Amino acid sequence: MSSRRFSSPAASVNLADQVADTIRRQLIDGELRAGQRLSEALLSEQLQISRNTLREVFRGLVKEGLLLHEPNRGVSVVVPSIADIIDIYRVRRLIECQSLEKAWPLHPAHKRLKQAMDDATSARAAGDWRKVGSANMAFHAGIVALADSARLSAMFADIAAELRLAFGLLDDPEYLHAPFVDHNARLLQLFMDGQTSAAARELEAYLVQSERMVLAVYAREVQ
Amino acid sequence: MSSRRFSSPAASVNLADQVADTIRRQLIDGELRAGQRLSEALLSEQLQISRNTLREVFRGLVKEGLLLHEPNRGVSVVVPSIADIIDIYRVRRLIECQSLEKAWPLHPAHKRLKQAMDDATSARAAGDWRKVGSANMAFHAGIVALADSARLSAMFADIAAELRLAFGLLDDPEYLHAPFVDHNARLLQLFMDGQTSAAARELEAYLVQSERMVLAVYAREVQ
DNA sequence: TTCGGTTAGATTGTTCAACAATTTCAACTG
DNA sequence: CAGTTGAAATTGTTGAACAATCTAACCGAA
Repeated sequence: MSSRRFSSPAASVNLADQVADTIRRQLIDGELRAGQRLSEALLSEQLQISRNTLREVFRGLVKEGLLLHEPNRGVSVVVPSIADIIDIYRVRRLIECQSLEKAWPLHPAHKRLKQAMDDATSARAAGDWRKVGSANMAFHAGIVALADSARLSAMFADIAAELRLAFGLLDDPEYLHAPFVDHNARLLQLFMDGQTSAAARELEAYLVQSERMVLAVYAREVQ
Repeated sequence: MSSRRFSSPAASVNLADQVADTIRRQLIDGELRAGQRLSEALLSEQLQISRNTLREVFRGLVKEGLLLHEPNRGVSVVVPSIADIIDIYRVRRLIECQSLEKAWPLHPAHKRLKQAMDDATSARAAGDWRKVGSANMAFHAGIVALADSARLSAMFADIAAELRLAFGLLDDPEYLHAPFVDHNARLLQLFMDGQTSAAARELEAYLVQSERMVLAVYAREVQ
């Protein structure tokens, strides 16, 4: 989930990296809410680290787009705007559709797609919508991985985290995530059958629809 | 050149941001050479800032891909590998070609393209190859700007800086930059005539050729 | 009451000094 | 000459301090 280069999922050596992982998780889990101010003094005490180290962490998360830094006013959790949502989906369409269309159906990453698909299906059956959201993001990260580009994948990781932040603002995760599991299944089928162009068109339709849905809910729920 | 969101080119409020700009410039100008170790103690004294502030700066530049951090061993200037070059060009083809093809010829950013074109032409006439390189990058940043995506443009800024780092390792800037000025002129002409698809194909050819050239020189010069 | 200005308190920006953990490197030993 | 040891240097992290800036309460005047 981190965009650190060469990040191994677990075992961060640095305290700063560990804390960054913690805060990222808190952001995605909604423990830190969008717009919330993050006081250096308070948070450094809660996390049991020094202010200096915390400031290093902040700097990283700001670059990732998860926190907002206002000079002399500290950092707060970003509140993704409508413009941000539009921008994110614009990038997703550009990156994901190209990755999928130009990919080779037997690319190693196809396993990740299948795995994410299964995870999403069982999570939906269990009614665990947060997990459905995670699996869905993993699915799309898998699509990006088809392009075999470390930089593209790193960028997607950042964008995905930001989008999950936006989702956290919305009320109805079932409405938001459930319909897309079947969509992804169709897409995967087309891709594995070697119909990459058709799969890419399906993906584009998916993204347009998803964006429209998010924007609609967003405009209604977020002031 | 910075990927800070909403960065105004001049006037950084923070000391850390100012210093980051300084180091970025030093990297592009070759004052800091690829592979060079950056000692916290030494550099913080040279730049007249505290170690803590410098560490914040480092963290940002590492995320941008310009510096490499090895735990307990400090940071050094990245040495772009062949794999990095390939990855960067892969991303460039994907982003730039799409941006150009789907753009509207009267998009405001077309002025930036024209301006960069003129800068490159006059810099070439003056034999200032570093400036030709800058203008060329500005031209391509303009292409990305056609997509109207803050995130895409930020990513391109990072990639462009990294690429300039790689160029800095090479000896013959004229050979590297000169031929592409005319290439860009043709491309711009096609685009302004509304032939965006043809322009995109021209761009793709340009990028393939440029990549091949860089890789060839790279394989020869960099051990 | 409301508006604007003043001031005290809180928060961020930045520095410094210290020490623990780790790496580096040279001297020493076998 | 390879391997070990140990001192010096470097990074990782902390806590305290102070300047610069922002926040909010207070107060006086229209």
